[in-house]
Amino acid sequence: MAGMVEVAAKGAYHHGNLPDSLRAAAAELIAEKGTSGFSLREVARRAGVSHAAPAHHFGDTEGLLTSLATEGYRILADAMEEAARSGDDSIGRLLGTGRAYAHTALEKPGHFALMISNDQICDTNEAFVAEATRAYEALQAIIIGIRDELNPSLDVDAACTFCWASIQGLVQLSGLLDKVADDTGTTKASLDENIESFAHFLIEGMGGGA
Amino acid sequence: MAGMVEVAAKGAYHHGNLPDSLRAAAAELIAEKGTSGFSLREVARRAGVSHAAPAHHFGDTEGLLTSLATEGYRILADAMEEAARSGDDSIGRLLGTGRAYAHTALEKPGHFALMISNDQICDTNEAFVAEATRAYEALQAIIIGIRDELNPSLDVDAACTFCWASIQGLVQLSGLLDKVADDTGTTKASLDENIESFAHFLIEGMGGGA
DNA sequence: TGTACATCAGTGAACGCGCGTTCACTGATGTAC
DNA sequence: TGTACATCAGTGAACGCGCGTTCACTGATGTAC
Repeated sequence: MAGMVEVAAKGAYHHGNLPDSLRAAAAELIAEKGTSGFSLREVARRAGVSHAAPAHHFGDTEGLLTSLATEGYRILADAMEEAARSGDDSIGRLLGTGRAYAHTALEKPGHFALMISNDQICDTNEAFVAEATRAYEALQAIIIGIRDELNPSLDVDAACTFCWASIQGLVQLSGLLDKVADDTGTTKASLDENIESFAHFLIEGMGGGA
Repeated sequence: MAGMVEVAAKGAYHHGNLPDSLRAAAAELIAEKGTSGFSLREVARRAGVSHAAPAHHFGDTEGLLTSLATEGYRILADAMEEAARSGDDSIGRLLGTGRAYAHTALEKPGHFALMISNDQICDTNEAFVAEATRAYEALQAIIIGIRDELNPSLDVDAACTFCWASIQGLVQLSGLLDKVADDTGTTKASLDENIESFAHFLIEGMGGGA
């Protein structure tokens, strides 16, 4: 089943891919209990290994959570870059990227709850910064396109901040990251509706006067 | 000093206003350590009472944190309502309310970190729901004003969601709720700049076509 | 004004628990010859 | 192909710690008469 944590095969000693399994278990746990419900021992339990095993790969709690947040930004950056590639024009690319952001958050609630909380992660970690930057730059490239095509006097930095903050706020407001797992169908539907409305406001806002 | 937790006077047995002191200590602790760094015992320590004292007033952790979140929404709703009263027109009221939101978040980072995380609080609590609703309705009233004055076809619900999500995202993105306490001066300045840019986009977006 | 009593507020000892981390270990895998 | 050895991956017992909660208690306050 999708989203289930891979557990060591019965009798196997070596796990196969324990780091991945531990990240998956951590994401699942955070999605269920929130970042304050996280524990290294519970993660090990869910991955089917002894509680000392995570230390072997990640050192400590911060190591595992930083790795999970980095994975989250990598997935997000990939999704945003792909969406940016497939739009017809700047507006289409912005809309698609917004959808990609929201859908990624919907699919990876544990990752996003962690990324947003910025709690218990080492936010100066090189790989972490690199992936987060890549995601931001995917948006920036689109906004630059909008400036060139639609409105030469657009303040790119302000527009980036505005777009990012808006979509992030929407994701949070929609309760996608809440512990309670609602009916995913209706959530996704209303999310898409909201994204359309958002795009409307965003594009009007950016197309307007100086 | 502003923001310090009131501690029981030396030798005094009765504290005076322990519930308030516990909430203040909890807010301070969350602002420093994040919601995952919260503990009832540490809160009691900071308020200068025994670790069993909080139970007397709040029952358990959820009781105290729900009370703190409710206080946060009450403060926010008060600030928003006041800002809504003092603007000249709808646009001015919206801008002022946005500033009120951001400044309240800046002044009460512990409250906001908790309100936003929605972690370990009873979000069906009557008082909690009432205050949160009051804050939302303060914004809604302004958006209705904008519809009536500027754009009869404005989708009020979508615009409310958009405004709330945007300002909330901005507050989060600005790192106001981060554990690390930066130089507050520069943070506040760049926050105000951002609010101006935001208002620009928001108003353009709402004033535009259907 | 004084006394007796009820209520309220906070104490401090005790409990059991889950946590993160350490460490000597053992089982599994890979490589050199 | 087989053997010896090095390296890697995960174990399980042990540690000390801070936590939330309970409970009999005592000190302080308020009220009735």
